[in-house]
Amino acid sequence: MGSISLAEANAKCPGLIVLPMRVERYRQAGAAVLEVLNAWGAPVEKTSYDVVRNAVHVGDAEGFFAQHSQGLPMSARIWQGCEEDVSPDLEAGVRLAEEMRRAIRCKLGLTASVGVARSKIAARMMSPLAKPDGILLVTDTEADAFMLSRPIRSLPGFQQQRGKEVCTKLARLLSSRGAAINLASDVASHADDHVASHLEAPSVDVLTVGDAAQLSAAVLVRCVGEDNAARLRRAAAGEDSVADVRVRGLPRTLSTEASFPPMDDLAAIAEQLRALASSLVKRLVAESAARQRAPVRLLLSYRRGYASSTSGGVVRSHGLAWPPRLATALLRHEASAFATVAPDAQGAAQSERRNRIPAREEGIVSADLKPAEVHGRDGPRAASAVDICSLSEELAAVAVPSLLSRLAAPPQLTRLIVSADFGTAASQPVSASIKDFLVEGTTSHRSPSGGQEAEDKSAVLTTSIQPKLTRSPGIPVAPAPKKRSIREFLSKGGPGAEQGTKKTGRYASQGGKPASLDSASLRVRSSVQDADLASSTDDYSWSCERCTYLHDTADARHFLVCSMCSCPRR
DNA sequence: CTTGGTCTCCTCC
DNA sequence: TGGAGGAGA
Repeated sequence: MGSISLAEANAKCPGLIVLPMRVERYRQAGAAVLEVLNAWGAPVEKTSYDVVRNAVHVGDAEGFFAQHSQGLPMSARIWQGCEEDVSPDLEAGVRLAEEMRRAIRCKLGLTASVGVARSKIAARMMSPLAKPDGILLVTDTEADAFMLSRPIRSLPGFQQQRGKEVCTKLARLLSSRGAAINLASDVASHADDHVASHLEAPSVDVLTVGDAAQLSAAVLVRCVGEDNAARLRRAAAGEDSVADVRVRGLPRTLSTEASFPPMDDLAAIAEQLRALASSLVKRLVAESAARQRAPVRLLLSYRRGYASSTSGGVVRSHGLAWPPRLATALLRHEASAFATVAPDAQGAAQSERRNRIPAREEGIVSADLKPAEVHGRDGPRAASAVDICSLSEELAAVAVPSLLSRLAAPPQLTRLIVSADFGTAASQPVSASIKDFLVEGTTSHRSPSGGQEAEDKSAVLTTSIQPKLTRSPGIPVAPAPKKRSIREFLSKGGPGAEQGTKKTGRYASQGGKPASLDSASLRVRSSVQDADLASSTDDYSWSCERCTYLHDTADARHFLVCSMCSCPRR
């Protein structure tokens, strides 16, 4: 059976000790995987803070095909097809995928599962089936069958509300027509149990793209609406464009949140909020130091009432006034930013009303921002623990009354979110070279012999990698390999090729054994045993390989060598 | 393979 | 035009 929600667990088991999830570990792992994949120079899309998806076009690589046509790697499986049907370019995609998996395994000790197909959507639907640690590909001959066999509820965009609604409507229509539903055999036996409840949930969950595809366009539109019908048709056709891959820049917002069973105790609520404020401030200060940027808005959101899953309950959010010291700490000169604006009563009122960071009103752009530095004995450093602590308190002092003043009689608070918004300018455009590559990959090319348009033989490969962390002592990251283009890779081998057997990072001493991946500490059943883990210093610190300086994980952007270390020794 | 936490995007007002 | 809130990844 699957796990139960934390709220449910708390209700059933008063006094349950729940350890906080170690989100920072996930972030680090996500970033590390991203870094490894970036080494190939192909566009990599980050789809969640800890999941990266990678779309690679393999086209026009005859040299590579010729060199490496000795079959598929061991880890690859074919979806209901045979090896003869695998075209050379798909095979190249699989080999590339294997290289990437190898790099991730060797450098990070994480596993990755990959789906390979000609269309992005098919590759994407395929990758979860490749779990826990493999490659699954679908041949061109089977691609349509594969897409038609997908449960609608598993399509992107159909996994929650929309899917439920669409499938319910579809099921009603199909059964009223007495239509043969693809999955009839599976469901019928279950449905028999519930005499007349053939419209009940189970059948709905298992409706496939093929079931929808039986209907004419007009009927489908009338049943589920234009937008949904179009999405379904596109999915059935395996349509989507690789040019859609979005290489996202820095996150636009940073947020921290916590969920809990309905809470009424104001003191406890305030305590939760303080903890969240502290964790956000820590991250903001780090962000200011690492990337020279400061957010423009602070936001406080909360949910009241129980909701079973991701959404539901009543969520409210509102802006927070900027705590002056926090604002200035995140900006260039401790004094200038806020002070230049504050004397002007009108300006201050306006910025309060608009909840803008005051300096922005003065036209200071993010490029001007420098991290606030606190000078300690050892020279400039990121803000100290003491500073972070007092800045957190300042934020809490703003946030707590702001929240409490809005809460009605029994708050029944189930969720708190504190976030910082960096404005709209944060995302980065796809770099020119990547763009060129994409265009080249997606358009058909001239065949070398004749002047005729050659068939577009590009393959799409989607990697979906969600690192699950466990009791590994920290996530080692090898020094970033030199960036190489796909072209280079195809002719000379992947970035891992030249590194041969050399292993870097902590796992080297463990014989390169992949770290066991722990499902975060929120897993109720394991939370108690995790207690010793959480308190071990290893989880919260790491040491620089050069100078062996011991760091808090919070400031770990470079895991092998610390950013302060200028020691040239290897 | 879940959940919970995080982040983005879309829609409506 | 932009903020609130819902939905999805």
